[in-house]
Amino acid sequence: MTLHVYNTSTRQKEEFKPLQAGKVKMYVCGPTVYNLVHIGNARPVVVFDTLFRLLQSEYAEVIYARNITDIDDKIMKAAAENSEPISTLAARYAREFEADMAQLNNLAPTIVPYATDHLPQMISMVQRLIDKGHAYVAEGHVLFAVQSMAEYGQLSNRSLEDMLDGARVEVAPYKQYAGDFVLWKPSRGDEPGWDSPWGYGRPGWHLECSAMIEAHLGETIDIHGGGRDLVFPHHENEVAQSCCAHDGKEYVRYWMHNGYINIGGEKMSKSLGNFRTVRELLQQYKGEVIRFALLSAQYRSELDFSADLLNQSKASLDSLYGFLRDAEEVVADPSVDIKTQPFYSAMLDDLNTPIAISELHQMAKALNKAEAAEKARLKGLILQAGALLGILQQSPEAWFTSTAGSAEEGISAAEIEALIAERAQAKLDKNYARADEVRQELKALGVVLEDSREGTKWRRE
RNA sequence: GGCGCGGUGGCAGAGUGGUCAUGCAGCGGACUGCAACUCCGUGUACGCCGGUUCGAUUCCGACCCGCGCCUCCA
Repeated sequence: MTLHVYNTSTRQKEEFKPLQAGKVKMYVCGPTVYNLVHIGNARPVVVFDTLFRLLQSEYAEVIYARNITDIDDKIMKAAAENSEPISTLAARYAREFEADMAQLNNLAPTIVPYATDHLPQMISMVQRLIDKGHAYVAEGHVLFAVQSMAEYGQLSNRSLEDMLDGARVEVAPYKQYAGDFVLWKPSRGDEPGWDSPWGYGRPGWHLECSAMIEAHLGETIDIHGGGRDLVFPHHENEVAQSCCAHDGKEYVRYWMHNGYINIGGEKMSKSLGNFRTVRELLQQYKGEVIRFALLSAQYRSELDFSADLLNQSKASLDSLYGFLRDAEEVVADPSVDIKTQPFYSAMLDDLNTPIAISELHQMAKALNKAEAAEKARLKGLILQAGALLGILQQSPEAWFTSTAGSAEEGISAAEIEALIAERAQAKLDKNYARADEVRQELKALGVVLEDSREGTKWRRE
């Protein structure tokens, strides 16, 4: 079994083969940093982080770049409202983004390029596009002439005529053709900008990714990922810029796009205002629960985000950690290889995480029933599987005794232990009324007691 | 108008031309001082109508419904 991924460009599942054997280059579109990110922004991060983990287990070298867009009109608007420089605002929200993503157990990418660090590269690309006849200057703008590229529209599978039929924006008068898009636009003196051969201005949205990929990963990369909504226009335009700047050389070999997060059956988006920020969810749920919820559906399908989904995710993790807790003294066998298991086949099949999770549950159940030697093997496999998904990496003890968010923990661990000790004595005294009372008291505080031969364990709900 | 997704049991969510997804929840039982955990058992699920087939949730066609994209968006 080898890795197969669904390629948006060819609209089918294909066997993945990196351009250079043993080396993979992946780029994923990161956030525009002008506010806290919502759960929809987190999905591609978790999905491609999971792919990053899988790729690292398959290939010797994986270069994963995830950008930060820190120049954009929305950032300018937010900064103006706060009367602060865009760099301050962008840096702040970039930090918040990284903090949220770390909470969801996302690994740091290999490279995190910032748009504003790549103005020379962007300007260079625009100049080349003009020189090659794919772009033109008009009223301080530089526009990409989509008609100069025969294959324009291939990625998103649409023709120029079809696109313009449904156009819902008025066409700027300086455009030679309605479908042309901006590479460079002029800034007023009080707006952020950079000097360029076409005057003081700033880059168009799509330019940065093309320029940063060229700068850090080269002309052709293996995987480019992002949300479905980026297929058009963002990625279509990236293809146009990069292919034309590189004389038609292939830009991306496998395009991967994740489905939307819905709320009540409707796409969640910043513009609709029906979004939940990751920060807000983290107050109520552990990052690992949120990550599990995001992986509970295959990445290309839509996923309705609800309290039910999160509660079920927590219950599933409780169950998995419960088995691990019961096997706490078992030393995981380091010689086992998850690659031999159905779990891994599911991951290789276009990241079929629901099947993978199902296999994880099966392994955990088997662990619970297995003989000693088998337990060591299964625990090793489960931990490797968890590492690929970015879950089950903390101690069961920590999992069960911690709470979500920065909210008050309520009763402290020491107080809980004291009550448990009191209850143990009450039980010895056959004072079951008091014992049950303690159980009830703690239950009311969200602490559940579990008696066993070895003593009493507790967990926070 | 163009392009494209999807409708699976209470919920989430895979998958397949012919016994079982899986998880969560529920129910019955075992275990437990009580409980939780765990274990055992437990569900006439595949939008509608036709067609192909020995057999269709799965293939084909029509229909209904929901959703998305067509230059803000992950």
